[in-house]
Amino acid sequence: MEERARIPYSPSDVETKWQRIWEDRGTNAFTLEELRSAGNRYYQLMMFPYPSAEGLHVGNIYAFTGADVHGRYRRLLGHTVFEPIGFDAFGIHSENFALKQGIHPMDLIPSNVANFTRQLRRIGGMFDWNHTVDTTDPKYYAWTQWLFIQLFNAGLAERKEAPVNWCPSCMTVLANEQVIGGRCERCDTPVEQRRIAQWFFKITDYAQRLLDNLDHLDWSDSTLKAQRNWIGRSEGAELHFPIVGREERVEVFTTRPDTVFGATYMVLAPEHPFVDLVTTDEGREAVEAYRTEAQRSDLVTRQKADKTKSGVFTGGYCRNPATGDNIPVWIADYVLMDYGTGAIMAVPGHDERDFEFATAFDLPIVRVVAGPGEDGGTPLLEAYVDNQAGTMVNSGRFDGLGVPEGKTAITDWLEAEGLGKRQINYRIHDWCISRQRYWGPPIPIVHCEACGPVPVPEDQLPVVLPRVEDFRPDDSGISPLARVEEWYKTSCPECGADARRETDVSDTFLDSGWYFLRYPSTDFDDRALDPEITQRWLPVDCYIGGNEHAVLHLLYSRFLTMALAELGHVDFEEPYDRFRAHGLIIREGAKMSKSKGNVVIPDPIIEEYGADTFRTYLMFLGPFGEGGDYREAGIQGPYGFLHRLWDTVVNSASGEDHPSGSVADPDVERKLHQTIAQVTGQLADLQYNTAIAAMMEYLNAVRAGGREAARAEVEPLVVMVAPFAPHIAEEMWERLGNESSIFDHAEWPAYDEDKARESDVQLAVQVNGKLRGTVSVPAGADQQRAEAAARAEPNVARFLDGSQVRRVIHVPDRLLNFVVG
RNA sequence: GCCGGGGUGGCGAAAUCGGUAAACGCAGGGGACUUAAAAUCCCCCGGGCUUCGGCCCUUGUGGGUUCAACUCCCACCCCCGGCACCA
Repeated sequence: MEERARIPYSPSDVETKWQRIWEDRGTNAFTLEELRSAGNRYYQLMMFPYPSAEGLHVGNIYAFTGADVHGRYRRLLGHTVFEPIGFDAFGIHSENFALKQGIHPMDLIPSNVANFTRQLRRIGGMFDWNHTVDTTDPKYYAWTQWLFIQLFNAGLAERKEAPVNWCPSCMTVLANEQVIGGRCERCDTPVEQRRIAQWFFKITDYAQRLLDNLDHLDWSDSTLKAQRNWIGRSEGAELHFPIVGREERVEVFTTRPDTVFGATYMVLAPEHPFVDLVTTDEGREAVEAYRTEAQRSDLVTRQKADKTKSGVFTGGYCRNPATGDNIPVWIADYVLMDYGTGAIMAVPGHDERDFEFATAFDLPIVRVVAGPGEDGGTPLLEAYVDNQAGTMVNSGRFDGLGVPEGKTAITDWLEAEGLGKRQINYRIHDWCISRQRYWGPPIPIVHCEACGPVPVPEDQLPVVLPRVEDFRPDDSGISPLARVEEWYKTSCPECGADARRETDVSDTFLDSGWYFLRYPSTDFDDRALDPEITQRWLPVDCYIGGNEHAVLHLLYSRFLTMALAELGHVDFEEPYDRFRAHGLIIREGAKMSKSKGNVVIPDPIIEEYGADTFRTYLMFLGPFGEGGDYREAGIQGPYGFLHRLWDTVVNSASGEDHPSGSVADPDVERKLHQTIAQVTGQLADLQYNTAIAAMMEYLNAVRAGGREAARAEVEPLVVMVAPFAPHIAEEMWERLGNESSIFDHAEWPAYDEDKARESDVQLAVQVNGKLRGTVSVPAGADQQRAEAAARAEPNVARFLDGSQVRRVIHVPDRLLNFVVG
């Protein structure tokens, strides 16, 4: 063979070149006209990042690359793929960082965004930089405020005073869902309770629809399950327990109305409004003491399930509507004010918590359900909680009914008597969006003494967050903006009287709850969502993100979309057709963290190996949905693969004398079509690691024994590798003589089943389930033929010799098993 | 405690409508080419035994179903993530 100068692969040259070309040609950017007219659209979305000062971390890159690979794959299939990215830059994280470093967030965020943008361009994502959002840009949050007003006008926003979680360290209120095990999600400080008037979105109005729609979404099962659990529907009954000696009655929610005959006492949450009502003079002192203690104690001790039960007797009684007995009313902190009615009927025989409480305070325990082999007299050593098996006992005329029937029968009876009704309860709470902080969009409300809360007129949006140098929260619990008189003093939009702006800002989950709706409409400053474009591009076709947002972000954005649909702003109520959670990247078997100093920093890796290798390695090191272990040495695999691919394509297929016109080798061609089948299917399912393995295997076959590749053998591989390694693919595509971008003109290789078919297959031969040999038979060989070939195999014959074959199992093209006895 | 996900070579991992366990890659060993190195190509690479034909064992543990189990069933152990007195 003639010596030729090898053209070396230089990742940085190739990547710089193509990033510039994409930029110049607008390869990935849409004009307004293109957005309007696009056909066969595909909206590929990834969860937008918080632009931290540290820059992009591997977790971000992993997620974005996984999404980008799928988007590029779709584009090669002929879809018009819109793949935007933006920045979720408001919130407590920036604010805390800014305070610590003494840099104002208004100065910090733009430089972080610039750095992120630089890094994002470098990893070669197919981002449309014409349609990006920054939640801190007044042009964006004007519409976040607009969204608030739409919900306010629809009666979906309400201001209510509520006990809230207060973090004494961050000096701010936390949503229930931001409290992790009774501690502040961010600083791990034990959370306390305070009462503050706040704005809530009534997501609970949509609980059932949010639950029902889950049945029709193409989402990961684990995510669906997490949403169902969070919504927490439970069916039961609300029962009335009249307070002895008074008009009022205590309402309780129970999922076990069948056990009402076993309700031997009641418990109210310490905050329950009826506590004063039921408490007698004798009980008052103890009750007051207990309530004070409960209010002071933070939610940590309040919510520890393994804490020993505490409580006090109020001195008052209610009448059990089933038995007619008077039963004592206690208060205890194991009953939570914010679930159900804040009061329970205690059935110690059939509820573990009530059993524990009754045992501690020597309250009567009555059996009203008998398990298999038990009867009404069987002593209860622990609560019997099975709510399927079991028969009702000690329940008057209901004795003998099974538990499920008993629930219906008792509920029907009490309903008829006016003592209760069927009830469905949800665990989910209304969404508190008020934050007593600085770094967020001001809630667009003006408080007027005469008119009450009045929304800022839409033509006056945005309500611009003023630059305040001292925005440190203080112990007063009021928002930093409440210290800026020249900002909050205003006049009422309705009556013109002196008024005061709302000084709370909104939750970042509101910013991120609708950003994906905004991307396609960012060309418009006069409307949040352009109806025509929104209809064309939404809902999102494929959404990729972390499972840490499986509940809150996804639920909130579903709720907002549903509300907007109801208000006529969008014509769909579910925002994401398909959602897939990506896994977590660890490093050398250990979780990455700044404190351990084992964080993977992308820039030096891209410098050394190139973005294409980095991307390919990240997608190769484990299943995308599960994450994987980033091991320094492992990057050599994909690095070598891309080098060999380059060498094969550029150095053997670009010169004049290369065999590019020659017909592909039939064995290689078969392997090619098998590879096409596998890669095509696996890119659709985001199974990237095995798709890459298949391409490696194919390249090995192409190069086996140092053979020269034919163009027809490598060109399809260049297309298939393009989603993972877009820059090198473009370069190879160009060197193969193509003029325009591979992503605009290449076609995804067509799979030909006939060409993929093997003529002969290796059949495994077993004797009594143990492998004794393999034989080559024509594909599709029948049992007779397979058996003949198998018996001819000496080692098989040896094991069959002298034995009686009692059965033969034949799995065509796979295996033949002789059962001998 | 409850809900998810997982446990397979030295390492990252493949294979789950039950059908040749370890594809692909890393690390390691040997060889070819080279003045040398890199790159490339070829071979070996779970454990034990071997008459070199093969044989036995091996997918967290213990049982079970089956001609056949990483895959299904029962019990248990461990790791990761989430939720946690929700009546």
